[in-house]
Amino acid sequence: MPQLAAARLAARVGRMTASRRAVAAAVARQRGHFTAEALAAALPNVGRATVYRTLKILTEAGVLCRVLMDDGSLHYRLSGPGHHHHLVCVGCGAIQDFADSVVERVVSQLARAGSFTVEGHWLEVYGRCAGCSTAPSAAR
Amino acid sequence: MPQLAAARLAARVGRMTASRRAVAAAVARQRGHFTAEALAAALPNVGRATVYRTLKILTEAGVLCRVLMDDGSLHYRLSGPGHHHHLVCVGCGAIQDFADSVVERVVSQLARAGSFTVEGHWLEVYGRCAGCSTAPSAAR
DNA sequence: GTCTCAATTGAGATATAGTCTCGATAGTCA
DNA sequence: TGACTATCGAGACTATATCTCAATTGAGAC
Repeated sequence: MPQLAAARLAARVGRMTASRRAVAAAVARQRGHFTAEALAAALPNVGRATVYRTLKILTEAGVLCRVLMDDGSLHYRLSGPGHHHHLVCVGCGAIQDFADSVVERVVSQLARAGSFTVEGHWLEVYGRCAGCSTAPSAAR
Repeated sequence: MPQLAAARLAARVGRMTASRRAVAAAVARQRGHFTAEALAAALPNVGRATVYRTLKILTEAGVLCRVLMDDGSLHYRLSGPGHHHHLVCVGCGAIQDFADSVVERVVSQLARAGSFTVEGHWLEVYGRCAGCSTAPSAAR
């Protein structure tokens, strides 16, 4: 969805410079998730600092979301609308989004029980997708 | 609970060397949470690599747990028993543990709906504790 | 007590991920 | 078109963590 990403980018971000267009296009070209370093490597004509800056802007604009992988590394992917979480397959690295009001409600209830005001939360679920469950591997 | 930590350490870890004793003692001395770097700085006579190695061992042994802070940094703290999550106060940095079967159940159900086999999950909740809610600050 | 040997250590090099600085460049608007 | 200012890019810098490998040491055998 290159158009969508570019359109959202233009709408949310200040100046539409050549660098930002290049980053947005590269992001849109990615299938699935990617790291900031990989994107920087794919854009040799754009400075690393600019890639990081633009990723931050895109994330804040809701175009991208960050995924904490199993091994602790941080990846990015095009974001679905609204707050959501990720099911990360430790076998093939595939990521599914999910949004669930039950999780949000439980978190709020628990927090209230501890006199805690929730401002946000981070939930990542790790496991194996259908394909990787049926084909057991030595991984992990 | 220095004794407890040391006892658990001895039970789970191989050789009880001076370095490991020093790390365990320093961990037990910490109130609340701490970073690996802070612990390494507090132990000038123990190599950094050894501190990191020992923290990893302690974490795998269940003596410590890792907490992903609001700003993305990784902290450690003495672990309560069993799987649990954290309520992290973004105001004062206080951390409360919580364990809840509802969260686990919801995660499993959602995963099943997506033909996903859950192997683990990571949940951190950010907000403000009672003290920090009543005293609004500019932080964040 | 001391011998042996594999586990462990520590110093420092290396890797990884991200931020900062600052002069140069270029987008936007009058 | 020109001026203003946001943004860029190179690369230095910071923070965090891991790796390498010779030296050391703990634990058990004797």
